Amino acid sequence: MNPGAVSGMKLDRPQTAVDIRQAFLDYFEEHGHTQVPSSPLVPIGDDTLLFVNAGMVQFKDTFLGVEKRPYARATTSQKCMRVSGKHNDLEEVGPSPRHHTFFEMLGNFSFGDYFKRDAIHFAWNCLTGVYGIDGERLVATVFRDDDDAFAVWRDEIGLPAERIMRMGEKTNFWSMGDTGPCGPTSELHYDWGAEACTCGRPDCSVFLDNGCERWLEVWNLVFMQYNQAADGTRTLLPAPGVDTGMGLERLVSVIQGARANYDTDLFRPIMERVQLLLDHTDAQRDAQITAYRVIADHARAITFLIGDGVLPGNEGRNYILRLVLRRAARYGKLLGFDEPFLADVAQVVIETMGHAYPEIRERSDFILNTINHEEERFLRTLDIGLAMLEERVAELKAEGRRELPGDEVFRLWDTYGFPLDLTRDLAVEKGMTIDMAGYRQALAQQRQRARAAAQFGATSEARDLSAYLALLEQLPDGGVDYVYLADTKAHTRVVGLIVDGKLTDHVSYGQEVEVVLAATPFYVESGGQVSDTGIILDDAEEPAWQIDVSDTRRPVAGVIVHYGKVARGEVRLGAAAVARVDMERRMDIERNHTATHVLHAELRYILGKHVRQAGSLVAPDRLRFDFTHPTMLTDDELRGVEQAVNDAVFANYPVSWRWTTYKQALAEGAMALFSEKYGDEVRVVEIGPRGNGWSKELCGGTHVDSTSEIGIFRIVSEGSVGSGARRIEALTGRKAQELMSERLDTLQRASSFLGVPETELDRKVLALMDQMSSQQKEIARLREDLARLEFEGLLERVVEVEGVDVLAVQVAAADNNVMRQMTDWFRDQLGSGVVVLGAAINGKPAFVAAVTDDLVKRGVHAGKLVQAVAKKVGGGGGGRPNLAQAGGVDLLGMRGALADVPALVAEQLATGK
RNA sequence: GGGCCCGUGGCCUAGUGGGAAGGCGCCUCCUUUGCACGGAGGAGAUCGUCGGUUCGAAUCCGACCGGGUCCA
Repeated sequence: MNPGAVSGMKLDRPQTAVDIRQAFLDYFEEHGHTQVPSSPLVPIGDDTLLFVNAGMVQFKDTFLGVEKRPYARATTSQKCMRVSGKHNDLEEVGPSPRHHTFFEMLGNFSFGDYFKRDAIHFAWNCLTGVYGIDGERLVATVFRDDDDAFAVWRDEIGLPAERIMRMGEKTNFWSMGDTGPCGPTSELHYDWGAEACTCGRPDCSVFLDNGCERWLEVWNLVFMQYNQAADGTRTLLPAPGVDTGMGLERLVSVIQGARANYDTDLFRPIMERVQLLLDHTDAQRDAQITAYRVIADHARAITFLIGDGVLPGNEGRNYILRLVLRRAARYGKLLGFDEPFLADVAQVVIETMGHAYPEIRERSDFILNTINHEEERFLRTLDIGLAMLEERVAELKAEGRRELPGDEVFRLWDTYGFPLDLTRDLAVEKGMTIDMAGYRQALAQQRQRARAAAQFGATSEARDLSAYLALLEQLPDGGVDYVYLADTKAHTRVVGLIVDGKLTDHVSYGQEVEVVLAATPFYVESGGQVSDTGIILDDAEEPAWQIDVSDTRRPVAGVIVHYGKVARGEVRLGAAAVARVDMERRMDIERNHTATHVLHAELRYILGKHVRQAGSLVAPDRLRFDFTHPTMLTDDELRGVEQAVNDAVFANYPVSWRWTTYKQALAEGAMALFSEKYGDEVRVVEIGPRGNGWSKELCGGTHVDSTSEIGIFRIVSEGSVGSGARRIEALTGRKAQELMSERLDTLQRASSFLGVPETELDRKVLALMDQMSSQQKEIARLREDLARLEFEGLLERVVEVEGVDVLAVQVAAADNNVMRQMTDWFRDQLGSGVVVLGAAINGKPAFVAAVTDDLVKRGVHAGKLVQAVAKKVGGGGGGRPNLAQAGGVDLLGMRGALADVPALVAEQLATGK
């Protein structure tokens, strides 16, 4: 029988997007495919990609043969984002009827199972059989010399040869990267009919690949059959696979006869909400359809991004989210929104898509709050930018200029986030133009800089995995036996020794080595819990060799590598070995790990359900826990959380774990992380009564058996990790105890110094501080009195220079402020005159000079005066004409320096006239 | 990963190497039947942190912390 045939006569074809999506998954499930849930938009364990941009991303390792899955056929509806890198559709959104930042990719996959023939039959039967799409309107493409695919289309499907196009590498050959799996593709295009042609050519055809809107690429089938080496040569893969992708939005548009994806029921409800909020007529809406589309598209994107744990921020994916959100807000402003509105729109997204993607429904409050908060922040940024721009425009106009310099426009954008189009609108409004050439130049420079800098960072060469893959071949199915849960010790044998990336059969004393064992109790860093350390040694009465293990890693699935150094003897491949984890360290780690779960639960209890783990570090000496929460924790909250965790410790709850299915675990309300990859079988760690615990988390790490083993829990810091996320660092067990006894010792010492009980310390310190501040004020008052007294005597020492009163004396002032005060008195007293005071401050000479305004007019300058004086004591100084200060180093020269003042004043008076 | 901008009383802001200033708010008093206003006085700042340069740093330099913003 024809592969993928649709059984029976389908009378009720799926019409709504919800049904269309489900029908796809059901169809492939009927044909032996496992329905796999969409992975989060943030790729797991893949730093080369900002966001998942195709259905195959979560199966990358499976196609590479590094990861094995319990099924050979899978089907998904995958959340995708295309806003960066090779696929960047951000600027297309709006003007283009069929580009999106966020979209859903329907796909079916074969991992070494079926190949071209079946894939083509499935695709054809799905479109024509399940959805009832007219086969006459479909056109297929194949890679130019892929005669196999061509033959299937022509001979088995029965497509006339003129509707099978042979295309080039650009459109019909796919590769994952410069190296790795690759192969020819075959696409299905839908023909909207000649009346939809936009290119106007008489020979209009898919073959031209000219973007004509008559043809809609619906489905892309990738036949992975080669492995491309670094030198460009291609060898046949032992087990060829299939990766297909069909944009749900496009499929729906075909079925619903909508020429723009936005006219389908995926987008219409969202746009209707916008229209309702604005109270627009249909005509008004159609006049501004681009803005409507941008908002609808972006609302979906931000809803799903936040739902997958991304928060607005200023780098990486966080920045993309902010960018998309602000772009939507800007288009909203264009439409006339003056207040945050995106949360309202996102609400519709959640209502219409929450069924297929329950995560957005569960986190709806958090999503809406985050959107609102960010939108408010953006409006504020705009206000600030607007004020700055208006000020600048006014300045320029006052100077008679009519053009806004390009670098300033760029600065407004680059530094303050004020968008170019708003700048332009305002400039035009005020009758100004913008220097676009200068703007573009500044932008190009910035790009240049960023790109030049990125060159260095991005040269992380692909690691050579061949040694590990070779080992994996030799290991039994499932690879290294990973027994960390059973014991911290294991009798096993050495199955691999790697030095400098190359397999070897023996290593000797002092060598750095990567060891692979048949079985290992060493935990490999995962889920925040750091790797174990320990030793591997000869399994004999008297061990002849030993390796100290400082780290473990898993370079490819199934292979666990111990990084270590040979501490004794010589190690041979195949040797019997005992692997022993550093027990004390492991126990410290376990205390911290269980405490992390307790902390998570208590934070959710005390702060609210919006709290979600956003990362963690579980080390032997501390734990770090990042979580979503909008504001700083108050002291009360912090203390409450800490107490609650300790209460849980004292209550001695049991900690247990069990294996279950991912679905079942989520149904029970277990917490799953955004950033972790889960298989279909997951481990649930539960704290509290078994089966009815108050903390359930998907977790592969190790834990204590009961909470009392944590000992003590102490929070040592709380802080921010970007917008909307907080970080708590805490200690448990030995480290917490250490901290407490140190602190108590300090308290004890302090209390004995101050002679008060420890419980009175805080009050005593406050009292002392109070006392000190009043004493300081008293001292200042007394100093002033003293200065006053001294001052009374000084007036006698005024000398007259050319009819001007001049005073230059050394005083006992304690600081410059007092001297300044004295010069004020002097001026008040004499009304006209010159005063230079000197004093020893901190063992160094210091001067203050003051000149009354009438003498300033006659050419006396306090700054110059004091400068000349200070020069004589090896210093310098300056100030304004009426008041200046200076300092020096030579204390002994001060008297002489002051003695010169009358002469200096005389000089200035002479030249000033 | 790289660039730019900003951290000054509770809040907002001025201050480009030499007296820490203004507005809002707060306290006391006056004015008023009361309120708003008005008037007089007052408290409140380790100028983000730590180093450096200098006779002298809110100001210049460096590192760090926090916030903003753009590019990749």
